[in-house]
Amino acid sequence: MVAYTLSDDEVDRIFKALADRTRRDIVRRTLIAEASISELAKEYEMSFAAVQKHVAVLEAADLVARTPRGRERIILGNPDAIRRAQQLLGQYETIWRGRIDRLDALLSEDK
Amino acid sequence: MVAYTLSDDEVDRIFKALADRTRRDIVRRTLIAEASISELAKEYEMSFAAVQKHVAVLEAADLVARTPRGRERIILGNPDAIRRAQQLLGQYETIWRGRIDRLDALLSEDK
DNA sequence: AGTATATGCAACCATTTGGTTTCATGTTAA
DNA sequence: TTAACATGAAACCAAATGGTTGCATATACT
Repeated sequence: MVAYTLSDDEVDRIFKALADRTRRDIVRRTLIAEASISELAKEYEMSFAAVQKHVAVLEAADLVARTPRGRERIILGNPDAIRRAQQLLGQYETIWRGRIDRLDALLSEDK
Repeated sequence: MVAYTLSDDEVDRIFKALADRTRRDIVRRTLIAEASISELAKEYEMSFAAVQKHVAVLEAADLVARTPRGRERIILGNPDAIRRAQQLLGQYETIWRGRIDRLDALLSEDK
């Protein structure tokens, strides 16, 4: 179990990238199967350029990878970045459990 | 294991709220122990009003709860919302595993 | 060679975000 | 009953966000 340490900037980028439904859907789709940007663009009611920008945001957060294939750019979802975000949220659970433990101790002292 | 269904709007709010380091720190602090808004404000190099706004964003995402106590408002982190976000990211893992399974099937057919 | 397709990129625009200051109101304490 | 403290809320501002259109370039097809 490797402890990934993400910088504040990286965490900002990951959550900011996930805070948009179109981008979450692109992640979902490209975790299922690779797709070119124009294939993705067909799925949404917005311009190609808009989808292109969303992909750029996801790539900056390392949530997807972009690989050239001929004239296309193949987008593939990256499960590792998502796992790291999940682990991060898991740390909050640990922090919270600390509070509960301290409350329990408080309640049981001089019983 | 209850399957929480969050609307796109709710998910947007949760991830947007988590996409700021000050807000993540407020969540962390208030998961450890409750704090008033002015107690929180002392911790950051920004105005009281700015911290107040951050708390409002977190409350809208249900990541913290705000309870009046005298003239103060006591802020307490809500581990449930974070757990739901974590579960949501877990679904992407499941989706991704589907891709891997299909790739395995592809590789093993007409072997 | 010429045309169609896929992408990149810049300029532009409206809205949102993250901060500020100021003022009003409610609560506590002397 | 004042004074101090905690909060709420409005107006304002600069920068970021999420979209657009237009144009340039690279690749593929006939």
